[in-house]
Amino acid sequence: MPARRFTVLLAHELAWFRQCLIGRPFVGYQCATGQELAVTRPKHRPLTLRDVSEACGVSEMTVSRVLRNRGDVSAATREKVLAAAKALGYVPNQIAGSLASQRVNLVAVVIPSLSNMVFPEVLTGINRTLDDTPLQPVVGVTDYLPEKEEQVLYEMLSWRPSGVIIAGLEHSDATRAMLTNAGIPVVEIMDTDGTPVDSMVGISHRRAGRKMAEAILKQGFSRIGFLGTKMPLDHRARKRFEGFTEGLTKAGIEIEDREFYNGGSALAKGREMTQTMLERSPDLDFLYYSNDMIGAGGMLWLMDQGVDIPGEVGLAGFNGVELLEGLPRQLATMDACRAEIGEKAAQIILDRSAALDTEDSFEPEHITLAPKISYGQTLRRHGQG
Amino acid sequence: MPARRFTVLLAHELAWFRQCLIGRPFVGYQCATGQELAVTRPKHRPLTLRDVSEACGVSEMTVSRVLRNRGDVSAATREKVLAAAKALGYVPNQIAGSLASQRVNLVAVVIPSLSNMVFPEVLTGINRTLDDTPLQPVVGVTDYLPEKEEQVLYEMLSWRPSGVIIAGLEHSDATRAMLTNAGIPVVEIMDTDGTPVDSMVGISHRRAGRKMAEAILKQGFSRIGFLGTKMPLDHRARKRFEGFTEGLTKAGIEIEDREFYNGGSALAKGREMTQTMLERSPDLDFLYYSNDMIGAGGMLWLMDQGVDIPGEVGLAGFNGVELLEGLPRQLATMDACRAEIGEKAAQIILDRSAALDTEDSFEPEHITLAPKISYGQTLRRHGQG
DNA sequence: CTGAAAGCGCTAACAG
DNA sequence: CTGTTAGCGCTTTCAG
Repeated sequence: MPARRFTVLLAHELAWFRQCLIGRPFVGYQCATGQELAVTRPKHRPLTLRDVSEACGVSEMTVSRVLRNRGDVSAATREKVLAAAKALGYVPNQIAGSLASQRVNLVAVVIPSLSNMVFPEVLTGINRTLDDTPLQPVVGVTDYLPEKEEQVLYEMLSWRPSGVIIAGLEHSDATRAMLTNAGIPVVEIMDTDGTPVDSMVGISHRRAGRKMAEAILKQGFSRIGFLGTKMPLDHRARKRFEGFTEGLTKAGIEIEDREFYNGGSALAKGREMTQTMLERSPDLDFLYYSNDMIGAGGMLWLMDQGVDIPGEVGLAGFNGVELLEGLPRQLATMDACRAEIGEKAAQIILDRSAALDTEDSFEPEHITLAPKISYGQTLRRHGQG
Repeated sequence: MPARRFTVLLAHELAWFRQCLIGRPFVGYQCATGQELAVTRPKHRPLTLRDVSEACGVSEMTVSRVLRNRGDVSAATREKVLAAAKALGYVPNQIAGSLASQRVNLVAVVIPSLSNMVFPEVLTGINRTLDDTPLQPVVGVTDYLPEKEEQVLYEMLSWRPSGVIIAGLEHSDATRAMLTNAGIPVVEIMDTDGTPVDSMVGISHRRAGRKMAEAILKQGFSRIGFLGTKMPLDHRARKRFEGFTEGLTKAGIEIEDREFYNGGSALAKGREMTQTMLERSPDLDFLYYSNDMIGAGGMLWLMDQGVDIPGEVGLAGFNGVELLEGLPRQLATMDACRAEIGEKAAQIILDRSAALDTEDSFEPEHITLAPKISYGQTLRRHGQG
C-alpha cells in the first residue's frame, strides 16, 4: 500500500501518535483500517524535560533538580544530565515552570514613553539592579494615556509578575484597584507628591519647582517666563510648574508670561517658543523651561540672536540630560535622579520578593530623593554667586 | 476549645483546606484530632476561573469562552459571566492559558541598547504595528555583548514567544543555533549585509557608507576625515565605515585621518574629537561622523571656532535624528528608517503567526530599505548641487 | 540522594 | 449553545 503524506486522524489516535514522533523525522503508522501511512513530522516540537530524562536515563524530577540547582544531586548524575541537556539543546519551559511553582520571575515596569530619554534611563537603573538576580523586567508603555495604562497594567498582571514598578502617583480608579488587589509589591516612581498604593521612590517635583524659583530669585532675576509642555497628563511637569509659581508667589512675584507646546522635535520647539515669547514679552530676564531639550533649543536660539546669557536673559531647564554637556554653554538644570530611582525601585521589589520566601513582612518604603541644582552657565548672574 | 492562629497541617489536609479558604477572610477547620482552629487567610490568592464560574453558576468552560470571545455563547450567559468577572475583579492567568493553549502572545525583541535613541524608535515602530493585535513585545537588552545576547535570548525563548525580532546579523554560534531551532519566526533587523537565519528587515549599511562617499565626492570634497565609535561590536557602524572607504577607493581617494571614541556624552565627544582631528590634520575639507550626535557636537564646535560650513569644512552624520531639526544648521545625514524597520519586522511576525493557524506556509522575507541622503546645509557646496 | 504522584489554572476536543 | 474530560510541562510533596 503506497504511503500518503497527509491523513486525518481521530483525536485519540493523534494523541498516541505524537508519542511516536518524538525525535524522528517521520514515522510509519498503522491506522485503524490497516493502512500504512507516512506522515511528515510536525515542523517543531520544543524539547521537554521528558526528552532530557529519556536521553540520560534519569527521572524527570532529578533532571529538573539539576537544571534548577535545587536539592542534592550526586555529581555523576548532575554531569550526565547537564551533558544531555546541552547536547539536545534543551530550553526549559518557563510557562510550565511558573504555573507549577506559582512564582514568576518577572517585574512589570509601566512607563509613559520611550521617546523621552528619562524613561530609558530609569530602565537602565532597573536593569542594573536586576541583572544577576532571577528577576527580569518587562516593560509596558502607556503614551501618557490613563486608559492605555489600565490596559497595559491588566495585561502585565495577567502574567502574575513578582512586582510592579509604575511611573507616577496619578492613576484611574481601576488602575489603582488593580494595584491594590494584585497582592504583589508595587513601587510608584518618579514622583512623591501624593499618596502611593504601596511604596514609592522619586523626587518631589513641587519642591523641585520651588527650589528653582528660589535660586532664580536669589540671583536677582524677577521678570520670569515659563515654557513647558502642554500635556495635561504629565502630572510631574504640572507639579513642577505649580511649585515654581508657589516659590515665586512667596516672594511676591508672578510669572510674566507662559507658553506651552505639544509634540514635535523638542529642540526645535524650544527655539520657536523662545522666539514667540521674547517677541511678545521682550522685558523678560529669565526663562524657565520644563525640560532640558526645549531649554537647549531656547539657548541655541538666543545665542544665534547674540543675546547675552545670563546677562540679559537667564535660563534653566530640568532633568540633567547628558546632551547638555556638549552644548556651547552649560544650561542650568536640576537632576531628576533617574537611574537612582530605577535602582532603588528595583531593590525594593527584590527585597520584598526575597521576604516573601522567608515569610518576613515588610512595610511600604517611601523614598524621596533630593535633586540638586546644577547652575551651569546660565543661572548665576554674579560671579560665583 | 480555644481557636489558635497557627497550626501545622498534613499535606493532604492542606489541599482540602485551601478549598475552604476561597472567598473568606478566615475559616473554622475541624482537623483530624477534633481541634477547632481559626486560621488567617493567606494574604492573597488570585481569583481563578473557578471562582467566576461559581459566582455566576456557569461552567468554567463557558466562562472561559466568554472571556476570550470564542465560540457561541448566548447573550444572557455572556452578560452574567461578564458581570461576575467584573464584580470579582478577575484577571485571567496567562501563564495557565498559554500552557494549555500552547500559544504565547509574546514577541521577543532583542536590542543592544536603550541609550541610543535608535532603538527606542524601532520599538515605537514595533509597538505601533502590534497595538490592537493580541501580540505583545517583550524587550531584552544586550549592551552590545554577544554573551549577554546569548543569555537574554535564552531567557526569552524559555517563555516560548511567538516570534523573535533581534538586532543585527552577527551572532555567536549558540545564539544562531537557538534562533534556528526555536521553531518560531525570526526577524533580524537593522542590517541586511549578511545572511539571516530566517527573515530580515533593514538597510545595507555598507551601501549607505558608499552612497555617502559618492555624494561627498560629487560635491568636490576630497580630503576626508572619519570620526566614529570605537566599539568593535557595533557591526553596523563598522560596515558603514567599510562601505565608505570602499566608495572613496573607487574614486582613487583614501581617508586622510580617523578618530574613534568610546562612551561619554556623544555631543561632547563630537566636539573633542573634531578639535583633536582638525588640530592634527588642518587640511581636511570634510568630516564624516558615524552618528548624528557626534556630528552635531562637531558642528557646534566648528561654529564656535567660526569655521565656514560647508565652505571650509563639510559635514555629514548618520541616522536622521529628530534632534538635528533644532540645531543652528541642518546637518547632512542619512535616515536609517528606524520606525519603518520596526513596523515591517512586527508585520512579518504577525503575518507568520496568523499563517501558523491557517497552516499556510511562508517563505522568509528579506526586506532592504533604501535610506535617502538628506543634504541639510553641511554637504552641498555649490547652490542646489 | 532519587523517584512517583498529584496538581498549578487554563483550554482543546469532543459529546451532548 | 453548554458541559465533561484530559492534558499542557513543570514543580511540590512525600516516600523510598
